[in-house]
Amino acid sequence: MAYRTHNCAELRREHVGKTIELAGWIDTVRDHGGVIFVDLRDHFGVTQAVFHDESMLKGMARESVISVSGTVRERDADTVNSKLATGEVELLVESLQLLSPALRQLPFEIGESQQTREDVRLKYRFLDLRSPALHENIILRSKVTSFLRAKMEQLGFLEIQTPILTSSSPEGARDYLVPSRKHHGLFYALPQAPQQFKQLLMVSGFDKYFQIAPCFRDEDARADRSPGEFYQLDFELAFATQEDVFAVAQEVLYETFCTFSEKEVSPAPFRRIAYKDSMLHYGTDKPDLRNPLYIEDLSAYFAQVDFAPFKNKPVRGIVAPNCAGQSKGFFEKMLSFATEIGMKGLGYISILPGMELKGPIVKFLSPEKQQELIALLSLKENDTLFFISDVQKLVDRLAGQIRTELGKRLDLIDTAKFEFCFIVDFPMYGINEESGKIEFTHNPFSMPQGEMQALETMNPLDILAYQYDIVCNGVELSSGAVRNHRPDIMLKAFEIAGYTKEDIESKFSALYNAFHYGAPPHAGMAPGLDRIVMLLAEQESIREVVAFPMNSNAQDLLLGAPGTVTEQQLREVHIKIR
RNA sequence: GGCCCGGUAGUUCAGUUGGUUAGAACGCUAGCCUGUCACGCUAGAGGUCGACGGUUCGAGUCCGUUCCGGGUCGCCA
Repeated sequence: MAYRTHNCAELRREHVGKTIELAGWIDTVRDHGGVIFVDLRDHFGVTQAVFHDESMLKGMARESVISVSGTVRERDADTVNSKLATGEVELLVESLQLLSPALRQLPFEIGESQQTREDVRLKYRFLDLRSPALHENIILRSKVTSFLRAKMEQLGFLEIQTPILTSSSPEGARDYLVPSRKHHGLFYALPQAPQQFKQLLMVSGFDKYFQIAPCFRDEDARADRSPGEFYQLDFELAFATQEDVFAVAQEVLYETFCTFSEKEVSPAPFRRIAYKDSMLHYGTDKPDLRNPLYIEDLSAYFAQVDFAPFKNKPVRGIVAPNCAGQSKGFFEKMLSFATEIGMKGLGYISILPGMELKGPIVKFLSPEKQQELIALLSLKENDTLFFISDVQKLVDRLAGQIRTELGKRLDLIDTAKFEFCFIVDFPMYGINEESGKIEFTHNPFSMPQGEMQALETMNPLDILAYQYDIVCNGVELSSGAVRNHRPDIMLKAFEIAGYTKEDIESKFSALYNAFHYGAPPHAGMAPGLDRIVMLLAEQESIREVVAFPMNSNAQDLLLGAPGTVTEQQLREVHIKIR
């Protein structure tokens, strides 16, 4: 016996007159007394079922699963529902079978789940996933995954699985640890990324590797960052330069975004912005290039102006076009936003018609200085110039936040676009603020630009790495690097960060050892799958594109993880809870 | 861990200066309705106002503590 002959999106005019069977969920019921319309929903769509016998639906709650058989009937012209793919026909039900009843009171309205408190949604994720919006996101995710896989294979990449139970790596994010039963007091760790394995595959002679790889990091969540686990399109190429990696990334991402979105996608070559420039001009290392606003460095200018709050401090300026006419409320809201993010104020100068400057700071600028400012920034009528000043450590981030807020409030962001860019030339080293020591800013396995010579001759803080990110619409999609495949350069690079040869031999023994047996130069990156789908699905939260996400507190509210285990289980892995 | 916002019916929310019996919409229940498609109409049930403590004649409202959720900074090589 079959449950159905067709699905709920299939029926058309050509089926009229046929006796068929459908199965699905009772979506909406419209009871007119004498005639009852039921929208029957399944994975594929919705079909209207018509009942003339009220008793057949007695006790049927919405969201119950039923199968119905009957005759397909053409709808009258004036009752065709153009919103429905099956809207030209309906099923006149002759018999109904209840396959699985649903409780009458649902925890939330399924069609409106995205309006519902997230903890309730997560507890009833199986219901939430029935809602068309979320259901479509998961379908999209599946299609994107499949597309990426096909594309990578077409480009000559091999998908190779790497271990999930592996060793804890001392660098980077906090590991998820798994206690060993057979080895008392020892632990596995879930991989933060297949980083070392994929590099070892390069040493093993696999030319192009990729994997839709789960990654585990025990760090706090964000709207665009799942706690615990997420997926990357991890790939690596042998005998490759940064350019080779960029070529693959551009092709794969451009095609993916064009295939799964109607929006305009910035074509290859993607813009490249040096890390240093991105921090200065966008106030972040993940700029949203849909926002046309640009941050200028006004420190040198204000060094020569007698205005105490800005004198000899880093000062940034943002020119907002057509802003001078904004209401007083607009400027007040910007000021209160500035205060919220920790600024002491938000100075600005508006250019009135006739190129007259107006604003609280104008009186500190001599007429000559005013002209200099106009020339420096090519100020035009109706522009407003906003000033951001703070200590070096904060000024860029604050300017970036003001840039983003202005972009939003002035509606400058073109939401019909995907704007990609590469952020390149990340610094190899930085200073740890607490310890004052030099440390790796990003991936310690990256090749320093200038290689050995740079390490031996340059100030470490000036050394750049072949380390890069891909950013789209302000979302960091990926980071990657040309790897350091030479043990001698590796030793030197780690030495600068305070590691001894013994440290490397013990902590990174596999890679370090492997590189002594002939390692090809190699490079790669790992775009985040969840974030790609999030952008394509136009969602603000990563949880909208994950079937069973944890909450922001790293809990699975559906299955109840993390949870307690038995004493026996603990004994077996030699763990005692304090 | 810090900071910001929030927690009132199953859900989404309103609730004035602290003042009578805490409201609305959707959902649920019952009834009516033969062409709706978010059907409509009538009636009804449904509340520990997150919890605890305090101020007060009186607290959903004010204060303190705490729990929970979301966002964010730290963190995420």
